[in-house]
Amino acid sequence: MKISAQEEYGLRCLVQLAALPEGGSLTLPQIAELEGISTANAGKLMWLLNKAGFVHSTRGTKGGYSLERPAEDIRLSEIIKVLDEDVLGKHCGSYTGVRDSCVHNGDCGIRPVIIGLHALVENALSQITLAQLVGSERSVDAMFNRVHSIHRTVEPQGV
Amino acid sequence: MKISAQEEYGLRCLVQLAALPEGGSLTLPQIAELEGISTANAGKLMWLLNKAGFVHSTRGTKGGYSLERPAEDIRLSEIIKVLDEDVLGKHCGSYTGVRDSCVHNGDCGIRPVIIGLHALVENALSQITLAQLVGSERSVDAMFNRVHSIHRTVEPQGV
DNA sequence: CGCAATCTTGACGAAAAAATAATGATTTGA
DNA sequence: TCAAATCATTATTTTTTCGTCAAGATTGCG
Repeated sequence: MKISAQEEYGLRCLVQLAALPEGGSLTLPQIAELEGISTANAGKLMWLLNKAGFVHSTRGTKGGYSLERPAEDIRLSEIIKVLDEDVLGKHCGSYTGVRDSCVHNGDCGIRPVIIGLHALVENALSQITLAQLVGSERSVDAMFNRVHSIHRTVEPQGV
Repeated sequence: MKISAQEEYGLRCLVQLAALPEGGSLTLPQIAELEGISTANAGKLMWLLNKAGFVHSTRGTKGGYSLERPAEDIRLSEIIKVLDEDVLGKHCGSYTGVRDSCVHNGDCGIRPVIIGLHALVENALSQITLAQLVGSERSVDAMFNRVHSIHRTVEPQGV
């Protein structure tokens, strides 16, 4: 249960754009440099984000990428959904909601756990905007503390 | 951000044992059959769970696996931690908490999000026991509804 | 126009994860 | 004691994911 490389870096690239002054843009080599990844890799990520309508790209000299929508309106849940290889539901109906796709016919004890977990994560991510990730981290911390309110006893380690 | 195959199936195997009458046991072929996976695969999973102390195994004819600890005492967070290929923190200090391992020196906008997300998931999983996964799903649903209490607007889809 | 900077896109190769195979060790019971 | 059943452990293969490459398309500028 962890964020994938594609999810993480795609998100990071968007954050770089969001951190720019109003209307600013970055080229692929610039983004790659800022994130410590290859230009080719950045290109693929930005292509996905472009297709999904998060960024606007202009070709040619003086080209680059800029945010298509205001950072305040972009929720992390949307971003993750686009970057995730959403080939979910291959080995069990737990993911897709389609029954009859595994030996349990989608009816087993852990099904509600998996679905609940996904909903939990999506819910948390839907409450964070790209704008909140720029500069100050305080609002994000505050958000997680609220969601955690029931018990906050566990250390943030690998899950 | 999804549960891995190893996590899911390992959890499923444990649920099968927990569903047994007091003191019951299952062999590898039986577990494999129940979960629709190969015996070899089940063997690997059970080996991990055995090493971690969740199950007890006996070899030879009449051998098999049984729960080592009461299902009421086993929290999902423990299980996931064992089944996760916890080779986290390979591409960014976000996971390990070790700084200086990426271009951001572990100090970037998305770091609190990743850490917060892991904590959120771990917190949720720590509130569910293996026993709750057997038979009735109601307690699990109730738990997630509580955690969701802030907003429950999102459909449980792929995240 | 023609070159250089830039994004686009599909194909390819490397790395990680998962599944399988293979071999070995232990126990039971005839 | 020997054979069958069963778990233990490591190695190999397969699949999936990730990253790179290369050829193409578009734009700006001299």
